[in-house]
Amino acid sequence: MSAKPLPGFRDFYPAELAERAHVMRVWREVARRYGFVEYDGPPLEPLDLYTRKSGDEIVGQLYNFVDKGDRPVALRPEMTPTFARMVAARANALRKPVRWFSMPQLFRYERQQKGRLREHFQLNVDMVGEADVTADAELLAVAIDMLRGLGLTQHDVRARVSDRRLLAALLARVGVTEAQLPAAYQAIDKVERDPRTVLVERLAGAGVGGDVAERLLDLARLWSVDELRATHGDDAAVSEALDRFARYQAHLTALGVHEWVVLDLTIVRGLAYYTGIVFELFDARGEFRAICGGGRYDTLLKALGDVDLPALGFGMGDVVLGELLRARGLMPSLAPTLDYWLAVEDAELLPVAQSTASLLRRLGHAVEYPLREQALNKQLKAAVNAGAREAVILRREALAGRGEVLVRALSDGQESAHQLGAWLEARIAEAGGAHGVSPA
RNA sequence: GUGGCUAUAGCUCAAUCGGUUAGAGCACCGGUCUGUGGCACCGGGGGUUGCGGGUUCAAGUCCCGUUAGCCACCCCA
Repeated sequence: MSAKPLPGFRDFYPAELAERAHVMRVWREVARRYGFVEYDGPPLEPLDLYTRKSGDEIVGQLYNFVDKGDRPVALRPEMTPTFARMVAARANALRKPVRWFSMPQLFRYERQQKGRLREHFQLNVDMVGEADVTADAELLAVAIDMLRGLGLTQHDVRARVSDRRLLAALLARVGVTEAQLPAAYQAIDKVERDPRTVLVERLAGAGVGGDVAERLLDLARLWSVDELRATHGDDAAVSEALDRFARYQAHLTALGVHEWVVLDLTIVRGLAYYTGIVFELFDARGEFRAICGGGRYDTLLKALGDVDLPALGFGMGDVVLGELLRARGLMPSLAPTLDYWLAVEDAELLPVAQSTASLLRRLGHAVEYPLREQALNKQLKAAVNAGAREAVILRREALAGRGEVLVRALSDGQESAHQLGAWLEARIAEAGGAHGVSPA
């Protein structure tokens, strides 16, 4: 009872680690298919890497301390600054577009609740060096394919997509000034959560007039390029943004992921550095927090260093995704791990079992045998509990007389007798004979 | 950082109005079983009732504090 992990931190027992490994395996595999390569950075960074652009208020959300060399440091709360530093340092040498991914463990000192801990593993997928919406489409496609790879469908997950440039043009059209943009973004972002009267009031506080506020909030009701073109398409800036968005949608269609995607102007993303297309992935029933979020941040690399390259990326955490997969019955349980269980009739046969196990293990099989004297039925029970595929039963009489062992398939109880030597030769042949081993 | 709810075995839960040695199922270990697995039966280990105070003849139960968890806010991932 007393020995528990810190609040918001998790122990990964084998069953839970198997789940994490499953998710990470799919992340890696799908990233590979899209040509992304894996990188990593330090889990501990200088504090100012995070305060430089975000200001000091972020410190309240960080796991930070002063190390023994008097350096202010923090456990990384996000990967983007590290990524930006690494790319900037070798910007000229990297082949463009850069396609990198990472799955860092990130830390935030925050009150934990459902879907939010103080630590999580977050897949980060980023591209640098391509400004066209082809890259935006590629990025969303890889995110969707990862969910597909985990067994989810377009009925389970909705990708809600917007474009900051489109939204900015629409807001300008309805009368929002440059200075009022942040307040307008925030109001749009909150349309689903807060009552309209509250939003109008808040906008008024930011100097946005009542009629402008009403027209601004009405924008969130428009759900398609066609609707937007019909109502606001006569504005040149809006029209240009709509053309770009339509091309983006065409790319998504060609990539086979359009059925997952809807235009949704209320997707703004909290982070100020997004400059173009932004998206969030939600479960379709709305039971969970966002599974994934990202977008284009063309000016961030320049702001953090002096490399001026367009960039875009997303993050996908293991916590909410895991909750969704479990709720939909898509999280595989701990798979049986053993290929063979070598059962012995009595302890004198143990050396035979051990040398047999040694050979099978060199061939790459997972093998166990009883570590103490146990009745045969206990051993078979143990074999089943260990998740073994087959039991190899060594009995004194059969082994001494005919050199035979019994191989029993534990799934259906099918049993057959084999010469031990011949059976092992068959295992070696099966393994391709490439391991350079011969029967002991 | 703010508010609401909750806390009994590894897990899910029970324990009458406050009543005397806190129970059950699952899981784990052993036995029946010189013997070929998931069954059955029997047995075993495992609890300072989150922690600390208080009220009472008596507290798992009522009160206060504290810690943790859940939910929401804030904020974001």
